[in-house]
Amino acid sequence: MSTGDVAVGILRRIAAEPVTRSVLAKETGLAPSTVSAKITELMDAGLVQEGGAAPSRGGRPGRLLSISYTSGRIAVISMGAKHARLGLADFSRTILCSSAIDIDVADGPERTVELLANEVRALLERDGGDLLSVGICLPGPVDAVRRVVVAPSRMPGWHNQDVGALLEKQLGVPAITDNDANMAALGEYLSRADAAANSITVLAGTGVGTGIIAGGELYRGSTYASGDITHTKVEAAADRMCTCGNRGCLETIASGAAIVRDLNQSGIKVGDIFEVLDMVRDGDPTANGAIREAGRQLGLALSTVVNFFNPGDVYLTGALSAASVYVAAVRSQLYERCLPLATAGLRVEAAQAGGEAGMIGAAELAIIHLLNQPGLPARFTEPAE
Amino acid sequence: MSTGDVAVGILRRIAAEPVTRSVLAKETGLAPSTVSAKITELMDAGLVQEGGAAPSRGGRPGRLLSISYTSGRIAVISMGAKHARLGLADFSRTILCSSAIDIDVADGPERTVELLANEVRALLERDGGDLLSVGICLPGPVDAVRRVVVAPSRMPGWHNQDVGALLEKQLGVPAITDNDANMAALGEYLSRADAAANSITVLAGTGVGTGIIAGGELYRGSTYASGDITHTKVEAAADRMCTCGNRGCLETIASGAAIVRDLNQSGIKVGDIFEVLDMVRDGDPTANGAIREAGRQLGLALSTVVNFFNPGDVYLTGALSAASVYVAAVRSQLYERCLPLATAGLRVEAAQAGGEAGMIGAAELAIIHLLNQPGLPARFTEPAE
DNA sequence: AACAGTTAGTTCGCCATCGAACAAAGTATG
DNA sequence: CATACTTTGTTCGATGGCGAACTAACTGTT
Repeated sequence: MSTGDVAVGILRRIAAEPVTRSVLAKETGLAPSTVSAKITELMDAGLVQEGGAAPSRGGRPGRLLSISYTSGRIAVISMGAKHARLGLADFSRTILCSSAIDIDVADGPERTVELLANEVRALLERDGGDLLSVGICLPGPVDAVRRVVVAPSRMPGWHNQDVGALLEKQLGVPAITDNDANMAALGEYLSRADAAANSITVLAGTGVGTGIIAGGELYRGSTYASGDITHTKVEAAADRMCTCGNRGCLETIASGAAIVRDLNQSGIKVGDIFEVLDMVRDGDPTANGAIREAGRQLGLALSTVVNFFNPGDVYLTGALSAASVYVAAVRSQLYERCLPLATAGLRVEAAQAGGEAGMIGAAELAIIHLLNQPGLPARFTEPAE
Repeated sequence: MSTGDVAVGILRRIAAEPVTRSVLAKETGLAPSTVSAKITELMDAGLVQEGGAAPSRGGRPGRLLSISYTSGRIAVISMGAKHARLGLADFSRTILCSSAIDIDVADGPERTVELLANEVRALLERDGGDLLSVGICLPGPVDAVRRVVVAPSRMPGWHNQDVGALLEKQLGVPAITDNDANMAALGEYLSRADAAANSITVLAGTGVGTGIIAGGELYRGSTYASGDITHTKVEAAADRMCTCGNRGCLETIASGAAIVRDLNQSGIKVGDIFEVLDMVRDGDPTANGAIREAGRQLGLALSTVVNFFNPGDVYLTGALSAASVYVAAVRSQLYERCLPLATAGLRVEAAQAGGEAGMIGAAELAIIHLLNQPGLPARFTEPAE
């Protein structure tokens, strides 16, 4: 009674929404007979149940299938340098509840993970459900094979740390770890029914990072370092020294941190990028101009990458993407600077999944990881018995 | 007796070099029994024969398998604006013979394809073999699904032309078409035993284009326009008007055409980039400086793309890559400008396949296309009977 | 020379999936 | 209301590939 990959795919489709066997067959491309066989197997295992009838479409109505064990939960964590957002998701990647806590990466991995685990437990206590797996987005490069953080500029003291292992020790369930921009790219890709097979997702908050979907798959690069765009040279930053050691990097003028610093230097006191965005909402022209200029500079740097990668979609997420002036600035730069063939059919939009994109991506990877573990059916049914 | 994809893979491996069944099993990952079954099938069909014994490696020696029909030929064409290189390849993608002819894209597709087809026929007459398929590299974007040339800046009058159909009409065999840089990227990837799964191949001649391999597959982008890098903005070109309508594009200073123009403007008369390369070989300091500077500028533009895409390898091909000073300039810029994590393990090298990379890639796609046509075994054995 | 060890290739039963034919359960129409 | 049509789901052989156990053919050692 091995639950192979095919059964897992079917299971996940059913988890997303009750469907009939024939719909499953059409969507997965499997033969109707194969789907029926798998469903029988899953029903025998107690994972799937037959619900009501689907509305007839001119013929015999289908029977809807649904997951019989619905209390399984995936914890997802989106970590920043000072804050973390946490949530609980089900097998359809729906974020059922969420919360936010203050942390400080300077406390180091052990202490930080302990705080995060405590909050996950608090969420579970409040909302119920059985924790099955956990996924976490980190603001730095993550070696997905060795599962360790690599040379994180914003997380000193976390180098070569296996955050997944720490989480597993705390929570007792399998954990996965990845870069926040990668997770956001995956989450946004999954959230859209009409997503292009190739896309770039920009996560613009305190820093700026991008995640890449190539051919419908998350692309991580040869050393898990793909998606950097903040060290593109832009003229407007020519004289600015960057933390990377070079001059002229985008990061020095278009990141949330740079915007805040520049505004403070010109006499407008702001604490963080969220305050700047509040000012934009209140119609402050200086803040508006700063955000627009950041968008223009990002668009300029992105134009090189769009010409090269030729994506179908560019998604903007993170704090800055909430400002429509930012999205508009990026879009207009791309349409102006890129080649006609690259902009033909190119969409440049704020992410539909918004701030949840990263958590949705984390849920996806955590679910895949969970379902690839041996002894799955037991894990699924155990808590229900 | 359907010759499925598995049999095709086995057939191609044998075509590359006689191998034993056990080697096939190890390389393809198939079960030994499956390989044996397929071989029996292929031998029954007369496509494969058993040759001598392989040297024993401490146990029972294997029996070598080879293709019994070896006269099949794939014509490959690498087309420029003024010249074309042609060749004949076998099923192992080995270029058996080649030639070059002068053409002029201004003559239009019909006339040009006629000239190319004539030369293919001349090659076949001289070297023998049965023409089975043809692949052509074009110096512009090619929609690989609709198989037509799209908005080719260097080929006015070729827009929306189906060059493959014209070739098929002339030569009577299936044809495939793709962009020259894509083909070069594929060819170089296939030529290297140790190729990284993600790579960028730069084709630098009169113009500059790149081809992308992502996850071991040729990546073409959402509108078959991927790989453009010549319209990256570089400071040194700030005041130069580009054909694309913007200013500051790399193309205006680092392409072969730009180098030739600049040298002529400074009083050094040269006809084309090959003359400049000859001067470099002869130790001319001005030519040397020009090539080096072009390499530096390319390296600068590439650094953005390498940070973003994080490839394992960067291959340089095309006329300019013959100058070691060019390769060195690109390499040093990348190592200096890119992030440490992106350069960790990054190789920057002249292409091993050299000028043949494009033709090898074209052979690969033509072979795949041929083997995916229905009625394959007949086509294979027909001429031998 | 005998025998252990190693590698090559085959036989045969198992399993997953496919696809064609069929049964089931509805809707539309005369 | 009977009949044709449509869609859903099942039954049942056919097929492709896997893998364990086996036979085959060689090398090296005692």
